[in-house]
Amino acid sequence: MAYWLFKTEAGTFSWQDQLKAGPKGEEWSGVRNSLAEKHMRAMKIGDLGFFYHSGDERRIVGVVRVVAESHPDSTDAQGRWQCVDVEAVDAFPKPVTLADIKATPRLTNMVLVKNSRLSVQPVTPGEWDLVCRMGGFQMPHKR
DNA sequence: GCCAACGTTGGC
DNA sequence: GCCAACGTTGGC
Repeated sequence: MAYWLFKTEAGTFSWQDQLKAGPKGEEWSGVRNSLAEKHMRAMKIGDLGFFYHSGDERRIVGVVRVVAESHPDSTDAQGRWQCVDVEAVDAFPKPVTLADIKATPRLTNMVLVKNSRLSVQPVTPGEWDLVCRMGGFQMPHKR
């Protein structure tokens, strides 16, 4: 199982929009960067990702799960780009801001800090655990 | 195949 | 509003 980070402007596609999509999830469409796309092609069903609001907010607001592996992006008329589908898992009780991350020595190697323009990024297990703890987030139990 | 020019992203 | 970082384009 791998961990990722998905970046979006709240004005374009927000956490609220993701919640509205429900358990069927929503295409993470519109990515037109080959490295970001490569990360999506590597994703497997069940992989988890942070949901990050860029722009004014600049914070991780929740967790999403991959529910469909890469397939053609429906917003690409040429059929050249691929994307995955993700569903909302849960919001962070305490959103973790970019400033929090930059102020945490163990997180300064995150891609979010090193390559701020990449819209879909890998996250290491260590980074994942620490950020979840900072956000007061625990995976909900299945029933 | 190189690289200058240009456009976009996103943090500040 | 600015600008650094990065990707893409196009002339050579």
